[in-house]
This record gives sequence, C-alpha cells and structure tokens, in this order.
Amino acid sequence: MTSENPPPSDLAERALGGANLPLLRGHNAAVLLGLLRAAGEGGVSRLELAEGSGLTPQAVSKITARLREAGLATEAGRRASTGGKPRTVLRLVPGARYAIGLHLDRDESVAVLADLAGEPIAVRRAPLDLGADADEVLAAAAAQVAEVRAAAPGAQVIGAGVACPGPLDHRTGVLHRVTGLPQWDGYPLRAALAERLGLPVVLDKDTNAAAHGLAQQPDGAESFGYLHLGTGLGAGLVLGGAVHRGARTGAGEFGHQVVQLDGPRCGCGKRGCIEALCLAAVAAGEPAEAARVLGVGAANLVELLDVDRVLLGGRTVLADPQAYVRGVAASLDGQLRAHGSAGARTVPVALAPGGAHAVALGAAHLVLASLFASPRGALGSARA
Amino acid sequence: MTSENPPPSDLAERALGGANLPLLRGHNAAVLLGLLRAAGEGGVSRLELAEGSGLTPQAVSKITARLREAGLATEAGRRASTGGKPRTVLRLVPGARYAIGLHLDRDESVAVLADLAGEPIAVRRAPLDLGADADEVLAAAAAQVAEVRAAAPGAQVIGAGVACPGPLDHRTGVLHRVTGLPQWDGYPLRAALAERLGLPVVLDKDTNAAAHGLAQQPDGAESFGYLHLGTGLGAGLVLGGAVHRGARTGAGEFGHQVVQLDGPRCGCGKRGCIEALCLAAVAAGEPAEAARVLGVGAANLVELLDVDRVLLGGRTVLADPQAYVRGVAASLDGQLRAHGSAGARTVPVALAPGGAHAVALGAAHLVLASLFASPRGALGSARA
DNA sequence: TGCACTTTGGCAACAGCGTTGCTTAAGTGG
DNA sequence: CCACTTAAGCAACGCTGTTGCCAAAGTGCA
Repeated sequence: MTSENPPPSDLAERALGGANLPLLRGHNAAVLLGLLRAAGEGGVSRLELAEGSGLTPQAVSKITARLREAGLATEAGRRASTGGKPRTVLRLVPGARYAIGLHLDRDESVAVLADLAGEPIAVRRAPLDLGADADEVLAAAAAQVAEVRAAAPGAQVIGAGVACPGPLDHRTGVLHRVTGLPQWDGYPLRAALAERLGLPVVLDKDTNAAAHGLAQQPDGAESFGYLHLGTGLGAGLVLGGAVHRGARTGAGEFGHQVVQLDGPRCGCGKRGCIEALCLAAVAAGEPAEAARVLGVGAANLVELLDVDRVLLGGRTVLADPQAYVRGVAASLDGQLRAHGSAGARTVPVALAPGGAHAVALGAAHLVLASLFASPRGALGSARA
Repeated sequence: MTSENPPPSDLAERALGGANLPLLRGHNAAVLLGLLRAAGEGGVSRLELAEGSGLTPQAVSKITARLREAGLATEAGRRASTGGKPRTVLRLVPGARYAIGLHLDRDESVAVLADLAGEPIAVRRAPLDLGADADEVLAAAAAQVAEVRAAAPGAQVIGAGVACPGPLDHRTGVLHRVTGLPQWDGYPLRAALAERLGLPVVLDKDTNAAAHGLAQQPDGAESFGYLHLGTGLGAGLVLGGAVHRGARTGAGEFGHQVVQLDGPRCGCGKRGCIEALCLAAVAAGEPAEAARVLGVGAANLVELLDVDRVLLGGRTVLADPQAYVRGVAASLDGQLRAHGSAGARTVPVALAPGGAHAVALGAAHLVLASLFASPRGALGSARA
C-alpha cells in the first residue's frame, strides 16, 4: 500500500548520533532484510529471524508484515512440523528492487543489472577508452546502463554503483589522478553520472567494489584482504564485515608497500615496492617468484590486521590461478609458521570467485547494501 | 536516586542484531555522555547536545534529566545571553563512577584509578616479575589495585581494564604465549582477575590499551597508528575511532612486518622483520637508521590503511623523543612524497602523550568506554 | 475418528521512546 | 516599562517493540 521504501539509513553507520523511532524502525527492517538475504532461496522462518535478530517473534511478525506489504518479502512454503504447527518460510523477493553496477576500466567497461538477491540479471561488456574525453566516456557508459536496464523493463532501480581504478574520494565522488590519465584529476564523476542517469550513484575504487561484493557472499569471511594483481597491484580490505576505506578513502594502497629496503626503484618513485618486484617477476616469466613476494606482502597484511583469509584476483592471477593460489599460500604459510609463536595459525588463500564481472557486480552491491544491515560484524568504518 | 546504572550496551557494537526501546534509550544516553565527556570542564548546553546528537531539544532535556538523577551529570553555570534566556551549561560529574587501569609489564606494574572524565586520581607503580608464579603475580596486582581504590573510599568502581604484553585473546580474556614467558600460555587472566577483584575485567594488549587511550584524547585523531618501540616493536591501530583488533584479536603485529626480503634473520624465524632491523640499529647506536626503517614501515601502514597520523611511544623512543619523531617524520614524508601521485599528502608524526602511565590509563579507558558512545563526527541528524 | 498436546503466529492492550504544540522562565534592548 | 528573544519544561501524541492471550495447524496416541 505505502510505496515508501524502508529507510535506508543504517544505525551501525551512524551510531555516533542519536537514534529515534523512525531510525530504529529502518534499522530493524534492514536487519531482517539482511537475514533474509543471507538465507537465500531456502528462506527463513519468523522464529529463526527472531532468534537471529534478538527481537521477539511478535516484533518479527509485524516487521515482516510491513516488508511483505512493500513487496520485498513473501511467504514461500513451510517447514516440516516438529510436533506442532509448521513454520512458515519467508523469502526475499529478488525482483522487488534492482541496482546497476558499472565497472569503468582502462580498456573496457562492464555494466550489470543485479536484483535484490545480488544476482546478475543482465550484463553488457564493451570496449572503452578511459583516456578519451569525459563526455564521450559518460555517454558510452550511460548507453550501456540503458541497455541493461532495458533487460528488465519496469524494474525499480534504486541506484548505480560505479567502480574505477586509481585513487578517488568515495565520499565526495571525485576522481583523483588516475595513473596515466591526468585528464580525470578532480573530475566529479559521481555527480556527473547521477545527473546523466537520473539515479543515486555511489563511486568507489575497483578493488573496494570487488571486496565489498566478496564480503556479501553467503560463505564470505568477516574480514579478508583481496589482492588484485593486474596491470598494477592493489588491495581491498574488509574488516569486520565492511570495506575499510580509511580517513580519506584512500586505503588499500598495497602495491607500494615497501618489502625491500633500498630495493629496485619503482615507477612510483620509491624503492622496493611489492608491485615493482611482483611485476618484474611476472615480466621475467617467473610467476613462482611473483607469488612468493606476494605471499610475503600478504603475511604482512595478515599479521598487521589479523584477517580471516586472503583472496586473489586480477588478470595476471587469472592467467594461472592455481599457480598463484598455491604459491601465495605456501609463501604465506611459511611466513606465519616461521613466526611460530602464534602456533598453528593458518590463513586460507583462495581465488576470488565471480570471474570477469566481479567488480561490476560488487559495485551493484554497494547500492544494495543501503537496504541491508550486514548480519556479520558491526563497526562500519564508513561515515556519511 | 535510582541506583540503576545506565545500560552500558552500545548500539554500535551490536548493530548486527535488532534494537528495541531499552537499547535505544541506553544508546542515546551513551551518546549524550560521550558529548558531555568531549566537552570537558567547559560543559555543554542542552541545545548544543541536541545539535550534536541530532535529537530534539526536548529529548535531550528528558535524557539529561535522567543522567542528572543518576548523578552522572549536573548543571554548572550559564552561558552569556544572546538576547534571550541564557543556556544552562551541563557538565559530567567526574566522581560519579571510577575505573581501574592495570598495566602488567615484564618488570613492573602500574595501577591507576581514573574518574569518569578519564583523569587519573591515584597511581601506584611497583616492580613486578611477570615470570613469577601466577598466583604471586595476581596477589601483587590485587594488592596494588586495592591501594589505588583506597585513594577514593566509597568510589563506585565499574570495572578494571588490564593491559599485558604479547598475544592474547581480547574476547575470551585468555593469554597466549607471552614471548619468553611460556608459563602464561593459555592462562585465563581475565576470569582469574575478575574473581579476585570482584569486578568486571577487560583484557587487552598493552599497545591496544595505549592506542585506545590516545583515541579518547580531546584532540585525538579519528584514525592513527600507534607505534611502540621498547624491548620489542608493536602497534595499536585505531580505525574509525575504535581500536582494530582483528578477527582473532591479534591485529597490530607490526614488528614482524617484513621490509627486507631475505634480510637478516629475526628472532621470530622470519627474515628482514622491521623489529630486527630497528633493534639492530638501536643496538649499534644508530637511532637515525632505526627511525628511517621505522618511517618506511609507517609509510606502509599509512598507505595501506589511510590513517590520519602516526604516534610514537615506548622506552626506546622516550630515550630520545625528538630524534625519533623527526627521523620517522622525515622518512615517512620522503616515502609519501616519492609516491607523489597522491599529491601534497602529509601525515603528521608525533610523540604519544601520557608518559609512563599511558598504558594503564588507556586500560582504564577501556572500561569507561562502555558508558560512552564516541562523539566523533557527530553531525548526524536523527530528524526525518 | 477423536482428543490431548505442541508449536506457530496474529490480535489487542500496554509501557516507553522521542516528537510536537504550547506554556513558563529568564534574559536583552529600546 | 514593555516588546522581543531564547531556553527549557509540561502534556498530549504517534509510534516502537513487548506482553498476554487465543486461534490455527500440525503430530501422536487411544
């Protein structure tokens, strides 16, 4: 009946301020939506939602009634009885809302339309020259977005997430100097795209978008480092279930961690950067050495931040995934084992799932996230 | 009059779950207490609290009335009039509650009694042999705690924060293998101390306690790395206003970050650890080289996490503070400037204030934190 | 088939939260 | 002295999740 969306405001993200009843209402709705999404197609019963959220069953009934009325959730079958009335299963309605994900890379762009469950409904990949004129790039991107929107006519799209390489300001949506593409320096990409698309836009680094998407996976870890080895080397950090962007949203500069004092000079001007060492090894046809170096850097990251796991991605890794996963795991294990006082600590290394449109899908997840409260850990470092 | 404490539950810490009215009440009380604490002796008016929290003035009036009834806040003078009725200033009552801070170091222990404002009321320092029998150590610690409690008879003490070196589990309160002191491996220090003191106890690493205390400083940054160079090298990370402890509460292993691939072997078994390089330089009487290495590690940390600043502490640093601050700053600046694409980015390096009982005071702050919600960035308006 | 029992989930009444509308308190300035 | 401004409290209100109770919908045994 009421066509108002549930308030997107997440209490966890603004817990610094006071909270009133509308905020509380939106928070609890987001919590239940998060649990519903985590349950996937299997669904959850009201009592399980109550147990998972800490709310009383009656409160869950009321809130889910609102969600059903808004079309976001629906009843879907029943559980087997355990001696009494069987539990009714509730499920997210994936088609109730959609989000756009847009990945602008140096040489190609990927647009995706994702439903509420985070599943890609339509994907369009196209070549792109990020070095071209801004208007040209924006027009191409907008056309691509229109194409994926056309795949689901009438879909209620709540916004677009945009992922780009290079440093940028997530809060203001302004690009900094993308390496090699000075014309984008200071360009207000978020505002420009929001106007052109007529949608709310969230801008983030490609590595952050990918990491965010990985964090939403049903079996995702609560904290991990996503290492992306492509034409460069970057990282996305997920700490406590949320992407860590840092004070100026510049966190994740993993490639220019120095792991060899006074080592070979890197393109960035420093010496002994892990990116320079890794890429030199790759260029020399020694992926084993690249993996070893990457593993040492991963060990530094794991020890500093105590994350649950390490995920690998990027074109260079995808060229020979098993070699990199095994090589990094061996190097990482060796470092952690040597530093043996922590005992039998082992941090799994895995290939980041999702393939070629993982970044675009993660960007769509950035938008969807405003509807959900993460069922995992709490302290969001994001600040409005 | 009512002796009930305000609910210590912090919405931000359990935002994973649903929220109900008592939780909301406690949260808003904690938010206002946080603002009151941030205001210090100067105090805040009700309208300023409303602006800072996003609550309505009337809500602030009701909540502060409860805080005053509980004895936690009081009226303290008036502001100058701006044409109408002058604002009444509210102030925290520092003596309403107290917390114990206990720093157990290898060779000495420091106990402190801190009031609600975080000011030390009593401090006792005593030699300690952390290698002695557990019961002996606990008895000595308990006696020391009793001494500082005696300094404020009748004080309502809400708990004790305990800071120790070496790896430990913050959540369970169990020590892991403290380097060189294997007898503490697996010892449930929190439970043992809680029983002996008859108080709730929070256990944390010394570096985390120090970092937490630094984060509560009125002029403290929202995110920073605290590097502690003493007999070893460790770090405390404050991200988004809160100490980052990691998945297994083992974060902050800064000393064994590898910054020299295949470098000299470290005591931990790895090669090229920053701790080994630093301490070797110190032993060789070359603090400048130690500072340079430390600056490179600090640059790695700053780029990876995008923190606001770097703070230095620990005995070795305190032996020649200016040299280290200047040396690290120069090295850090050089690294960041070389990696120049980020532009005129400068991260200040400073000596961590607080002196010799900073860790113990930070430990006391760990307990006090349960009463407050961090006021930083409190621009959020709860108005819909 | 019938009945006792268990479990689910909605209805209605309720206490408690912050909000709104209005009133009172306490100043300034012409 | 009086109009005006600003601060803060009182009372009524809408809304939240909670509690007590009851209908619905199964199982299992006689």
